Amino acid sequence: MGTTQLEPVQEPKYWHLKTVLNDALDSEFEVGEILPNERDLAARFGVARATLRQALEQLELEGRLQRRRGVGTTVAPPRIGVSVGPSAGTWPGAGRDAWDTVGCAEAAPPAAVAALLGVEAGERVHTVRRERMIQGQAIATEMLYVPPASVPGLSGMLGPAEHAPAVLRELRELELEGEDRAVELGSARAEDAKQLDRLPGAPVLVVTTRYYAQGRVAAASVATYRADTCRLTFGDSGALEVTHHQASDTRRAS
Amino acid sequence: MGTTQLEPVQEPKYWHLKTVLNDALDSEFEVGEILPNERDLAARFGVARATLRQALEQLELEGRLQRRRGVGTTVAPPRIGVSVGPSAGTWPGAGRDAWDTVGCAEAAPPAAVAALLGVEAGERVHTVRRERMIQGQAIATEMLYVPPASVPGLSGMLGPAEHAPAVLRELRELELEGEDRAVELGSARAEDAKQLDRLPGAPVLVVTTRYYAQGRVAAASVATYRADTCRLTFGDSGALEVTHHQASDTRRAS
DNA sequence: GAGTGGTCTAGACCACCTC
DNA sequence: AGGTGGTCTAGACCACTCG
Repeated sequence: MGTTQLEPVQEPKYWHLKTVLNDALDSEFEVGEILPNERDLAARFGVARATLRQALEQLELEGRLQRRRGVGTTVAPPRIGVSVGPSAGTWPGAGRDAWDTVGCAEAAPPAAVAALLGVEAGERVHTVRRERMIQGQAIATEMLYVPPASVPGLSGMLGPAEHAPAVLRELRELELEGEDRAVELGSARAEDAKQLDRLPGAPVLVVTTRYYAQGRVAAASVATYRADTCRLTFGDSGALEVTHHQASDTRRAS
Repeated sequence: MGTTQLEPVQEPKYWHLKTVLNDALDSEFEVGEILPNERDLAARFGVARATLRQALEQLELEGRLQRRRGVGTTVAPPRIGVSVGPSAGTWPGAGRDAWDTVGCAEAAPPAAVAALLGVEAGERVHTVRRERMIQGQAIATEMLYVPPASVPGLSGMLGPAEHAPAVLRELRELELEGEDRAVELGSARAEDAKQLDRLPGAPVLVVTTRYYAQGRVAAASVATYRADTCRLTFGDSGALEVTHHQASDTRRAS
């Protein structure tokens, strides 16, 4: 990163800066290595700190960097491929999976979820909150919504300790006919952010799933994956092992 | 949006501002309506323009707003659900689809794609560039990579006009055994941004697909979807019609 | 307490669109 | 020409982590 000055160009400074840094990351840094602090970097490139930060933000969005308040900025490892396909046994086939149940309650779901399930707004359903751990870190949180009608075997009035396992067990007994998924970009709510060890507003991939049984929507879940560290795979035939770096400059492809 | 001042709270101003605006959008604005300009809004809430912009940026990221330079900020319609599942005939079954071919060449793919295809870096493959149109607007661009070995029927030396259809035709003849997909967050390169009518760096969902035939990877594609306007659906049983607004505040769920 | 990234300000100028 | 969002600056202070 010997560059001391940016040659004046037409494109925005932060954009040019981003490509310069991106190339430097490839050639001069190792994964996990910490970068100079923002004030130094800004001075070195002759830009204001806000401009430098704009470049870093994008690189973080693309999964190239990891920034932690009070600590510093480090070079991120390649994104982790996490399987969310039906074959993944993500749920509810769930053998020994990386999912940890962290909470459980009966509550009224958000309006959008109620519509998904076809229940009245305000109607209470079983909810299970889980988080997905990979390599020791939480990469996703999930909220699972199960209308009582889907799990008639479940007698009411359970203590919190038995509740979650009971709901999951009942669900496993159901014959699932299929499932639907949708992925969209979102930003982490305060609650999710905390579990994912990110700041509120961090970019996340929101995976909404509908589970079908007996011709109806038997359950739904909303999972929130860290967008900086995850690549979601939907595979017939196993995950993609190779990371595709969506290059930030125009020079890459032929 | 009668609020003239933000009550002082502990959370960051831009975050609070975001939830205030988000609620105002629900209750006081119609889709397509234009908001007051940034300078007025900032003054109205008693914050600097940069702070106001930080809130708007997040709302745009979540698909609630659409901003256009020289024009203004408008309330965005709900995200469009676009199917990218195998059943979608996204490609190459392709009946009359919303895909438009916009270019074609023989070129060396980016290193990451070469690895995916299992060809040498620098080796030339057929490339087809397409864009996906929905409701009159481009929502995705795609680059398709096909090694010559996968389409032996293709005699070399074709004019640009015949090339793309020929590649697609040959591909349709193949017996595809399956496909793999991965989704991750990226930012639009200059070229993609132009086709998607966004600024460079705009957030996009990058869908990488591997197509298998005869036990090998016969082709690969990298598609870039506008993250602000799209919700990607992977369905056995049809798309989710209901939008899930990943709420920005904590008050939504029970 | 020293050092980091995160938030915020009050300006300025630029690129783009529309009239 | 006038209005919009996009870029950029040079500061300040805050929240967090760590030795």
